[in-house]
Amino acid sequence: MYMDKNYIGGSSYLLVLSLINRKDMYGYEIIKELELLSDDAFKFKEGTLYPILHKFENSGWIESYSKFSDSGKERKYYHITKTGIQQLVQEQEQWDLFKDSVMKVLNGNRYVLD
Amino acid sequence: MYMDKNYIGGSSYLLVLSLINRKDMYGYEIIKELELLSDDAFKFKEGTLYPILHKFENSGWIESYSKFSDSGKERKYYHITKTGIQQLVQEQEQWDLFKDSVMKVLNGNRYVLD
DNA sequence: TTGACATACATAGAATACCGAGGTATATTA
DNA sequence: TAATATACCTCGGTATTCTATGTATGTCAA
Repeated sequence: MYMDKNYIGGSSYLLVLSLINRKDMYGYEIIKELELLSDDAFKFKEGTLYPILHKFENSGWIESYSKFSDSGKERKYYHITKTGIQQLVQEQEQWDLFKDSVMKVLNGNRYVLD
Repeated sequence: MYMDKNYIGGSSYLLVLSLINRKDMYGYEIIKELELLSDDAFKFKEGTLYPILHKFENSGWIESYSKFSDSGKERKYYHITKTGIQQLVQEQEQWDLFKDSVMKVLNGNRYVLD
């Protein structure tokens, strides 16, 4: 099913930060991991993810370092900072509030088609 | 708590359509009802809601008619159409997919602050 | 060896959506 | 009489995502 891009907004920071929180990751890996974990519901475009990572780094939420893979390709790994974890906690609270609030509004709905 | 506006996107159509589906409503009433049902988490701005209603009407999802309140103020009521209900069902499916996908990605996370 | 595809990074510009701010008007309440 | 609530509307700024494009290397099959 097609996932409306407008749903991504707001949760994109939470999703990316939560992955980097588990272990140091590089951009391309994050895109693939999001596809894997979400059963292909989230397919972040490079034009979406890389600006997010740059913003995170500028905000001091993550730090980057270079590392070469076995095949010799250079990768830019990101590590979450203490500030980043604080931000992640806030993003998680925001998500919980949002999700619960949508549920409250929708609660009790019945859709009748003919 | 402050609700990040980026979370609204995507769900705004679902929330508004689901309210109009329950009963005919006018714009100002929808804003107040969203505040009430969500415990003030959703406080739609007029600059957000009215363009949405106009878009819905242009798309044929809702129809409007004028009615005066007891106090004499004119209100523009909206009624959902058959097409609108079909759209609502799709929005609901999108929401379920999105919510479940976020849960899948976040599942198992632990945030450790010091 | 050559072409296709995956890996891996990056950015510019277009489209979209929400909000702030402003406008108009009437009713209610202090 | 002034402030607030009700009730509608739109313009422009900001933020975000995608499309498209660019660069470069590694892998694998024809």
